[in-house]
Amino acid sequence: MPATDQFFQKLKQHGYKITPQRQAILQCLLDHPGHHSAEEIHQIIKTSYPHISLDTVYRNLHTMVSLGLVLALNFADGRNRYEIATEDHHHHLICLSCGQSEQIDFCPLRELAEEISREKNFTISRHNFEIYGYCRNCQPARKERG
Amino acid sequence: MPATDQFFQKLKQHGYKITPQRQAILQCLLDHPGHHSAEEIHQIIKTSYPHISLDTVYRNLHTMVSLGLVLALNFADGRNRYEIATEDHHHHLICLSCGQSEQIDFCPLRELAEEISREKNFTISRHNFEIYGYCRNCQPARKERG
DNA sequence: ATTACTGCAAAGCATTTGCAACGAA
DNA sequence: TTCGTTGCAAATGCTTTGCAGTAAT
Repeated sequence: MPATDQFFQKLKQHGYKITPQRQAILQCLLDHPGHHSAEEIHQIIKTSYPHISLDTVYRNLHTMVSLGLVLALNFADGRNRYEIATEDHHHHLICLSCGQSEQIDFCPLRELAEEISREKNFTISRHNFEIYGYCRNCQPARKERG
Repeated sequence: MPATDQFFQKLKQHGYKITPQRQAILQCLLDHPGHHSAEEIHQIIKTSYPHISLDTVYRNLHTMVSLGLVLALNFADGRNRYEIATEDHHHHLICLSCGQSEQIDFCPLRELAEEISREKNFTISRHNFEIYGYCRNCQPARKERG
């Protein structure tokens, strides 16, 4: 069975229809691991499905986030990134120069979640953790002393 | 000497002038600990300084962030929050219901920074870490089984 | 046949920018 | 006097929304 089936199941369960646009969006996220902006996803899909509108991409990403099929990441540049919600949870190093990002498997909540629930009586829904800087290919010029 | 002096020093060092608007913004951030949106800061300042424009607030927050005097936090609701850069570093629990936030002293970089620099050859500039959920006063209704 | 979904265009919101007048140095 | 700064208004960029036609069930 295609990898998209489990996602379609969930959509159907909640009364959503399986449209070609939704199929294209899911397929795009599965084919392109990592996080992408709505605009990027739109551009990718348009190569194989020229008719899709950016509005529809936004609308469906929002729907899929609400169903937990997709994760929305708030990066510092003012636009959200989206990635397929798979079982492996991770965070990102984001290069301020070239924009490339790299995954890190470490998650601060692994050691923190239980304590927060207990001590602060806070029910955690989600979190974000991103590290910005310069990657190995974009090392900034060394600062002068002074 | 006023608490704002060290900040004015830094502005002067970089060729910036000390304007009443800048004074008001710094004073506001010092008087109101925690993170606030540009709009909130503008509203607060207007009570004592009615003439300041929102543009100026944005422009100066940006300047102060670039000098390291102020921290910019990217929250999930699409607007940035700003707080005075003091020596005590912390992160936030943010309630999705009432919007209140609470500080946590834990910082994941304390244990991670050295490893990332070494293993990934990545120069860290900044990071963000926020936890969203429901605070003790806004606990969500318990989910039904199913 | 329903009811949800799409594309279009327009609106919304946070933030940025061009410009001429202004004010700190 | 000089050059950075301000306020205004307009523009920008990302995202959302109303609507009428369209398509999945």
